[in-house]
Amino acid sequence: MTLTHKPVGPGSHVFLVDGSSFVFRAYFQSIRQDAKYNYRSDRLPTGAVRLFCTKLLQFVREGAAGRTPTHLAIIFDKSENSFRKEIYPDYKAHRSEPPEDLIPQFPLMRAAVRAFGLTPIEQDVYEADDLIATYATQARAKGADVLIVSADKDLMQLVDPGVTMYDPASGTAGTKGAREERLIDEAEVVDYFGVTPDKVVDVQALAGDSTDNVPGAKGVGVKTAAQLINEYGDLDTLLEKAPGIKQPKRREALTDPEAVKLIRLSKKLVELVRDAPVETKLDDLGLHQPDAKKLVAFLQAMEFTTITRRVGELYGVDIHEIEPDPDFVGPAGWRARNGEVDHAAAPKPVERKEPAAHKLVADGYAPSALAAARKAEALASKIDRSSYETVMSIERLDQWIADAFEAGLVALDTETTSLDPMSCELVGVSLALGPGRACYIPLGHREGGDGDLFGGADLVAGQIPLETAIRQLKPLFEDDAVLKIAQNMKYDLEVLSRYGIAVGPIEDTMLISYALDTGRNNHGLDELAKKHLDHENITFAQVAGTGRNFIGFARVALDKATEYAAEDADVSLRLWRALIPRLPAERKAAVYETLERPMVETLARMERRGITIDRHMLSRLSGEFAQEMVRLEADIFELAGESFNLGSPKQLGDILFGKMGLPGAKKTATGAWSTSASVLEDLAAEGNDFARRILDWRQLSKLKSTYADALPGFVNKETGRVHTCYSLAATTTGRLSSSEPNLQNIPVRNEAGRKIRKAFIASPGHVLISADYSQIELRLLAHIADIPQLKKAFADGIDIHAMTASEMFGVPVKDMPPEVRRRAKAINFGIIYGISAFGLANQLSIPREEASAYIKKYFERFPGIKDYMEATKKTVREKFCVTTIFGRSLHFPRMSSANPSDRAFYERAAINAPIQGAAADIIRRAMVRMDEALTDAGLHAQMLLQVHDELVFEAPEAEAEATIIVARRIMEQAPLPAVHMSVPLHVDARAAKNWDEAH
DNA sequence: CGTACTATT
DNA sequence: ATCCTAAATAGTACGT
Repeated sequence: MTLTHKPVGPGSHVFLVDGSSFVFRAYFQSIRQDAKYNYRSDRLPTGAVRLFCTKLLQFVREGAAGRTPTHLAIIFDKSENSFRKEIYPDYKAHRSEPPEDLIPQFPLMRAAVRAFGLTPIEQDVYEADDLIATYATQARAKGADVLIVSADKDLMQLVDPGVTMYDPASGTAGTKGAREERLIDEAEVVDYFGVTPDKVVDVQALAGDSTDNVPGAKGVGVKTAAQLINEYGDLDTLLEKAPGIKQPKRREALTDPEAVKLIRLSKKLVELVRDAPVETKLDDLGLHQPDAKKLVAFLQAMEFTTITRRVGELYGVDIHEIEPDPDFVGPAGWRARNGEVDHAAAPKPVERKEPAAHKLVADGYAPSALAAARKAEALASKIDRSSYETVMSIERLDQWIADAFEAGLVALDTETTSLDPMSCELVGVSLALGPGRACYIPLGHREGGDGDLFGGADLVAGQIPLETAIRQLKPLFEDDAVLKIAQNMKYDLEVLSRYGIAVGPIEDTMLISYALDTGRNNHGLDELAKKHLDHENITFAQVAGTGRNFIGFARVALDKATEYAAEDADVSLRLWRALIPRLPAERKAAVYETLERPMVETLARMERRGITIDRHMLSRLSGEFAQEMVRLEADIFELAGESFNLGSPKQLGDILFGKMGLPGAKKTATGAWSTSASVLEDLAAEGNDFARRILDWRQLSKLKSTYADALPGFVNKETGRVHTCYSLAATTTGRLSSSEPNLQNIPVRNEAGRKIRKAFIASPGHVLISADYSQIELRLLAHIADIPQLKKAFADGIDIHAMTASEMFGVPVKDMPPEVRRRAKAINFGIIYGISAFGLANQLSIPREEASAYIKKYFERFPGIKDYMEATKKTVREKFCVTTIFGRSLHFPRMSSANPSDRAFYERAAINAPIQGAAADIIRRAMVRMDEALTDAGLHAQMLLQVHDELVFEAPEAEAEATIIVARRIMEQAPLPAVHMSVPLHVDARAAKNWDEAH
């Protein structure tokens, strides 16, 4: 046993690592990765051990949270015979068995700890948490700093000014709700438990803990418990004074002798032992250099490659000279050491054929090896902004262009006067030909100051004339033999096309990232640079200012502008090099090349075309809405007996539930009265006119401000049309999003709203054509989950909701009451969203029990749906990822959350994602093919808008019918040849003078 | 700048 | 036992 005696004292950093929580985390992370990394050649599962070792090495070498340890203990739970089981046999009774593949890895983890020259700490009777508590207490007494590495909230009771918890990152940072690594100090504890660390056990005693099966008090959760403890000071006082509590249920829960016994027992269960008789002395946890040869021998035996190499480098030993540790080689070896588990049953590593490599991947490399090599390369090279050139002469420009032709690829970035590609002016262009080899060509920079009153400021002297630069760059940017790389190429494409350059062929790093990492992180350049290159970009705000200090890019000094602009091109190029090998390695090359990259040109064309709106009609509507609002407002103030700001939910809530004392009050997340439509609808349904009028006013207010008044502001001065901006990489499912303005939420559901839609019109001599997929998500569900009745109904063209109702309620489709069909329709939609009885009950305004019965019935009639849902949940739990039938992967890193309701949320999202995502894939396929199909048919129609399952075209009146035929064919055949659906797709299409009538 | 609300699929 | 409760977005107004 290797122990180093190093007295703990002031200045010592004691790391106490909760080994069990690490082991599980390592395991769940490992199963997200390709199976081939998770088994040794003899099928011994080692994936979790590998990640465990990686993390351990990191702790030993670099520490965590900015500290390096002087003392380090990896502490495990030994077995089942905790003293807590003695005093409460049901303690942790609900714990399920660890995953089969993890079991043989437990002893290997301990072996790994020893290989690192440390002693795995574990003891009978006491759990890891007790040992951590004991060491932490001892270390504090000696004046040392303690860092507890764990995600377990039970340890929060130990936090004090010298004891910090550190929760290492789980999941990928960046996306909504992802758990990032974090330090937990007293403030964090107060945040979580609502009380200071010394009161945490009292709160836990009351709230109980479902995962450990600690009973707590009935009807009391963390929130209530914290409130009680804060009110009464501590648990004893609370229980003493409980008979005086007003709420009967709560009083009962805190006074009943049996209940009180359980609460006191709960406290014993959650309170950690701080004076356990530890077998290893604190002073003996001192950290020292491991025996590198022994460590390497162990890692060799595990057949790890990367970490073995790294250890060899770090400790300066030649790994090739070291034989694998015979104790751990082969089944005989590890079985003899570790007993009994039979690993013959372990699944075989998946053997897949490598797909044809991406055309840009050099021959002779296994793509995954190249991906790893590129990643290492990306992380190794530092970015040096001082090497960037500011191109001020035509000679230098021509040299860069010649070099770009030579290189065969160039990353580019355009700098402009605004973010709107349809109205901005070009300020400069940057190019990158290799890592660190980048330049900036300023073209439209202007002198500081405000310029004279009648025109802009003068151009900065010495810049190449814009027309000259465009003329020189055009052949390069249009040359088929030179690949053009950019981050968000759609923007550059649109800007440059306004200057007469049709850029191509293209690559887009934002979209490569989206194809690889949807849901794992966002895809902005700065975030990708940080993630993949470990590099902090200069931000736009840093060079151009913000708020009233904003000067616009044209006024940025040339040296600053060069650093910023050339860096963007340089970073984009480096990202491309780092990410491109991952496409074939992770089987996403086809997704990128068929569903992402071609959309850039397609959408750029649509955005440039724009759509005409009738501003006069909107202006008239605005007036009408205003008049009606004034009338409603007068009624509302009279009923309220006072005037107030109707647009303020706060003031409205006070009137409704404070002053008027109306029933049915609900609270929002922040504890304010909710005045949401569902609350007001409930009131209105009971005949409350006040609520009805507020709802009417709200609707008009929304239509007026968001649409009637705002849309005309988006009309482009030059084109006279509205040009939305589509984002290809914004959603977690593959859908597009639309902004400035959002043309994907133009009203359609009621009469007043449809008037807005009527203002979207065709230009003279043309019509608008709207073509939308009918029930595409239900059709996809029928196909994916393989539901015979649904498939047959779609094949026969039967009303799907009526069919569902008929199956469920035994009512014939003919003469079905509308209400019955409506319920079936709600259920069908609910299914797609990951139904709950609560949600369905809400939707249909029926009791939850009834909703529950419907769902049960539905699953009985369509058992395949239940199977699909369960299978999807299983997949996302194991892989943190689901995949559409077109191969698009959607990631849910936060499925690792410790919060069960969070996980339930992500499970529902995961049920919906392959359906919504496949629908998004299908319409993308149609869009990519559409322009060429229309041209081939000799038609002049143009695609203008996409609204998830709908495409809007503008076509010459005479070509309306022919256009509809082509559009329908392309849309209905879109899945082919990649996917042969077992359900037909159906597209409805219509032509009219405005969008409302075409829809 | 965060919260509440509402428009669409 | 408790929490939350049907998926995905973008825009506006209020109020700190």
